[in-house]
Amino acid sequence: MFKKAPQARPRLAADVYDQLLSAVVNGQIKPGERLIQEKIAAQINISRTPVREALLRLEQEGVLEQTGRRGFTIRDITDQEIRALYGAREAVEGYAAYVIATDRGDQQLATIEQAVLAEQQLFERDVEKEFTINRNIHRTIVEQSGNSVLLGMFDSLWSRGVSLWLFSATRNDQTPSKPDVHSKLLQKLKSGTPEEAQKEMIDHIRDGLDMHLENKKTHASNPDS
Amino acid sequence: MFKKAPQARPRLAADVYDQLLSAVVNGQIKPGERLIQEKIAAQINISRTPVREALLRLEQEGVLEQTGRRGFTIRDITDQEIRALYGAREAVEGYAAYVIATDRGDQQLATIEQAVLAEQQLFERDVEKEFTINRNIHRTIVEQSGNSVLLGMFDSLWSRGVSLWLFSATRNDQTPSKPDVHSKLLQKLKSGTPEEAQKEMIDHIRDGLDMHLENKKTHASNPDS
DNA sequence: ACCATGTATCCTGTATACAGTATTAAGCAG
DNA sequence: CTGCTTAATACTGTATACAGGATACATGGT
Repeated sequence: MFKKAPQARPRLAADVYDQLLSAVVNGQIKPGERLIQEKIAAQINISRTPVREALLRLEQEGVLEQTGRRGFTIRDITDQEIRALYGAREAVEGYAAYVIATDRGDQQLATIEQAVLAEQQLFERDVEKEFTINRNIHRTIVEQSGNSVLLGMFDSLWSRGVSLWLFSATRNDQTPSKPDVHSKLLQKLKSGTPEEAQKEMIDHIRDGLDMHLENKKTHASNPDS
Repeated sequence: MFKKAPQARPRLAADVYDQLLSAVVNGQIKPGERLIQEKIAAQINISRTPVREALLRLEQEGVLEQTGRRGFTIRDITDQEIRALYGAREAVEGYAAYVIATDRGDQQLATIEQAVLAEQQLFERDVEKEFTINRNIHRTIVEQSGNSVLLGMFDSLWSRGVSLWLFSATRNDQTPSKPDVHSKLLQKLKSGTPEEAQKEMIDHIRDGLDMHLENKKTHASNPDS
């Protein structure tokens, strides 16, 4: 009669995880700051156990790191690691583009197109929205490649870089031809060779890296808004 | 005078993690079997806490899954997921090949060559050794691409498939031209275009998938040794 | 003022205790 | 014997308690 409850009963640890992650995204926890299990637990009035679980998970995902017995801190990411993250994105997203340009399913292409169109319908300047939409375009492409493992990697990569991507977006004062870029990418997916599609994606990501490093350098000595 | 202790004080949870993982690899825990925190804890005479930590980590890595309140079990992997895993390998390792064939550092190529040579010096038939050597060849290639994030993904993928790869190797009664295959791959890394190197890697992995599925089908109704 | 040594505290890792729900087993009606 | 209702058990998730080692602070000697 009624479907049986789809399990997934609420897990306190999951809440903590979300809260912490979004705190990192919003910059409420700047890098270097110490995260103490007891204090976090006290702040949200729960025990240390679920807090600990969330912290460990974030550590394993590369967002936090543990420094001896001084607690967890946000990993401050070196330039080398930034490059590595972008490189990994090239691998994952480039391959996804390759696969899509090989299969060419109508449904898949339509779904991607929709994500791309959303970007063009955004006129106001809202950094966070831009970020979300951009991320969604890339994620949709990976998703539509039909490989769930790849999608998991994508999510892992992006959550690992949360503080980074947003930072980059924030600083990127003018994004002139961005919609065009994604349209071009879509075009390659639709009618280019798989190799072309992959290359287009890789180049696009590499541009992002350049812009990222550029912004970082510019604002390096002027970290406040 | 004395070197300072390299921190990393022993973590009980890490032990449990290793034990469980290798138990999966050795097939001591076949898929479907239930893993109960209390029982495991009792068996190695520790409390549930570190056991739980290890289990959660293995779950996040995709080795285990949680089924309601009936404990953890080894994920039985569907054919679709096998394909997804191999696809992800194509993305990661193919990209690594591309990068290496672009940079062409002497040191890197030499390191890879060494790994390949190790395979040709193995004459006896030792399934586990073959597996280790093969894995090492692929891992070295990713490692030498110089991208630590990519390497992390590689490790994650392979540990996720541990039970699979070994299964496949076990069943693969004759591996005739395998050394040749890797030599050819090395050749492309040394002197092919990046695209060629990538393609060679992808084809190689795809062959592995075909073989895997073939073996699986053959032995499907005869699961015991 | 500076360095060394001892002491207090902080913080984690592990163990144990408690609460609650899914799953299984038991009992009973048809 | 089959199907339903109710009780028992089996697990997990969360909370609390304990132990030990690192870090930070204070005290005293030079």
